[in-house]
Amino acid sequence: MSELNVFDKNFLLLLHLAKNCGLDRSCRLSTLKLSNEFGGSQQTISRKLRELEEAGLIERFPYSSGMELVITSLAKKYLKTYLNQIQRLFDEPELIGSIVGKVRSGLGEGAYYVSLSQYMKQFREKLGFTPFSGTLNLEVNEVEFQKILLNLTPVKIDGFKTRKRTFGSINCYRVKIKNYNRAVLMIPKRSVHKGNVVELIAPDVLRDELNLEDGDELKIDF
Amino acid sequence: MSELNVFDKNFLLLLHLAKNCGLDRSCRLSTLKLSNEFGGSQQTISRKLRELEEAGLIERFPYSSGMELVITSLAKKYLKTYLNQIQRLFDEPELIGSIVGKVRSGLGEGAYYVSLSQYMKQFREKLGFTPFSGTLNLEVNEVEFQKILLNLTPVKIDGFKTRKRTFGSINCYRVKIKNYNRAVLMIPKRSVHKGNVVELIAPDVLRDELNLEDGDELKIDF
DNA sequence: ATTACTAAATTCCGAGTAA
DNA sequence: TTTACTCGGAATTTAGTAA
Repeated sequence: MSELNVFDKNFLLLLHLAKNCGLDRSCRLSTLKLSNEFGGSQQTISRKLRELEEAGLIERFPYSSGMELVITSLAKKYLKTYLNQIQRLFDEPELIGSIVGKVRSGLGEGAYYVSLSQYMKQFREKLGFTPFSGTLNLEVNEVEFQKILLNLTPVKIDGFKTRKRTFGSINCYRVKIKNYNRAVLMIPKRSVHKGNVVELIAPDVLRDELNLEDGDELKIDF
Repeated sequence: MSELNVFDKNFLLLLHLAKNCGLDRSCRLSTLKLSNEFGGSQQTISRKLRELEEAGLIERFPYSSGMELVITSLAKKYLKTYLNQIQRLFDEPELIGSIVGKVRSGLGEGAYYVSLSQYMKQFREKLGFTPFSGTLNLEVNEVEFQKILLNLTPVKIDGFKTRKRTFGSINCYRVKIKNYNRAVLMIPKRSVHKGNVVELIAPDVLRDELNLEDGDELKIDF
């Protein structure tokens, strides 16, 4: 982390100072007081304050028993960018859309296809996990569902041929269900289902993980 | 800073990860990719990720060319507390009140009192600066002004006696004017002014620093 | 390709102390 | 009392590799 600037390196200390002084006022403190409050030795605080001052992030004015300290507008600007960065994380749920479906029991075809090694290998490679060889079937509103898919880029699992038959490609979409975020929705090019039934795979058994029974309503976030 | 926890120590890395992955999704990356993006060596990133994982701040799932990474709800909670801390800094201007006054030229009495060594010594000790031996006179609305003072704790400059006469104590209030935050408003116990005129001192010449002329309106933040 | 171990290089910290 | 310097030791980083 050699390229870290003084602000980044001392972010926590500066935050502590700002909490003490406010952003628009000066406050009086000493290196010893700070070392007790913030941690570290008096010497280390002394050095860090010198670094911060040299970088133009604080201003110090000696004072008979310590110093008067001011957070500069440069430091304020830095703090603001951090604020914005973290805020953005919480502001944007990065949710393209949600859809509610009903849990249905399948006939086990999904499980068969998923377990094929040619698919399995690609799941591991492209999704980052080995799926449980079974699927969760979900009945959804086809129109709403298609609308959401238009805004998403699928992870594509290639099809393959054997001597006996051809297996189509599968479009996969990462989804989040409650707090579980490793589920993947599969849309096979040639589906055995009508358009209103979708299948989910995951590294875990979703029925157990999410405590589901047939008929349960389930919200999926894309 | 030995008492820093894993989160604090790796706050910036975790923020970087969160920006990449989002708070509710997983993302795929490798230690090499991260070391290029974030800085530091592949080895250092590897170690830090292990630390973060051990502390329950991230979860990792091996993947053929790297790993799949998830920000845990614990890390989310930490990020949220930081967000709140920084937000509070910007939310609360810590402004008790403001008042607008008009710049007036004084007769130089203020300058005389300020320059007295018995006062000057205390200014240095209690305010943290050596004031310019002159004051800026400001005409204010007395009622509004008194209302604000009620909510403030003054820095008290003690009075003293000489053989010839007695000098009263002075209440001082730190104020902010535009971006200048080292000005101090003085309220002498026995003032030569009527209650609608106040005097300001500062380590710098306020008239020059703030580019002021008689009659100018000036906003003071407490 | 990866991740991660070991060991050497480097950085950082803090006790002692001067000013 | 302060702040800040020196310097030895601790902690961190990274190069070289193994797996």
